[in-house]
Amino acid sequence: MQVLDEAHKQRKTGRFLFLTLTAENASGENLKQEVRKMGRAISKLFQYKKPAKNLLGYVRSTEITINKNGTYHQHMHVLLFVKPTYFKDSANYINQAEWSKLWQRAMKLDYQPIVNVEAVRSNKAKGKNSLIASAQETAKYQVKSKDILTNDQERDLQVVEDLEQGLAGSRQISYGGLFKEIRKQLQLEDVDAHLINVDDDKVKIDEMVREVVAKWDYQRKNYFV
DNA sequence: AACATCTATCTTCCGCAAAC
DNA sequence: GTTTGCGGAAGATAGATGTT
Repeated sequence: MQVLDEAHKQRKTGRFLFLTLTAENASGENLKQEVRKMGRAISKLFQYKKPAKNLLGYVRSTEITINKNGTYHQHMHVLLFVKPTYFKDSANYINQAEWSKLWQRAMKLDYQPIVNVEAVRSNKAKGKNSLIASAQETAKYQVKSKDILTNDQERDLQVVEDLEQGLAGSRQISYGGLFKEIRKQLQLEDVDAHLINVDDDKVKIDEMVREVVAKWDYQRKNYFV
């Protein structure tokens, strides 16, 4: 939230987008390489000329859900911070179909992947309500341990093993572009702040940024605060 | 301290199109 | 029909960065 707030301060006119990138299900033994592939594909995706043109920064998080048949559905939730010119015309704006194509290219898939893209509306009037609505929505999508744990112990062990192998050494969240720099700056400042001023952590966070974060959490269907 | 991952940069590759 | 030139993307590598 602090990173986003700072980014928003530096680039007042920037807009936030949610992007969800998916791929077809993976089996346990493929999980790790699939997740790695997605990570690499994402950095490639944002190097493509059109997306890079207006991209200021991004945060991505990895999510893996478990299917009943023992396969895994891995996908990435990305929060994009773009210049306002992104919405200007078709030379800048990337619609859902185009995102899908770009993602397909980056991932070298022989099928059209499912991609969800959504702009965050900065409607100040509805700001509070939609924040609350987002929070409520989030509550509905609590990640259930039921997904992981069943009565079948052998299966459970395999699932945990797969997840461990698949996620080992990969970050759940990573930052890119402007966000990365800001995060670094904030970390440095944090150190100083602790040394000099202990109780000055009441940071004013812009309402819009709160809304973005809440909504992103909802999309990620996770509960990191 | 050792290891893994990420990033930046450089080189190679590919496809398109213009020129011959 | 073949060659040449160009731009963008893929691939590789090394160095930086982050993790354990």
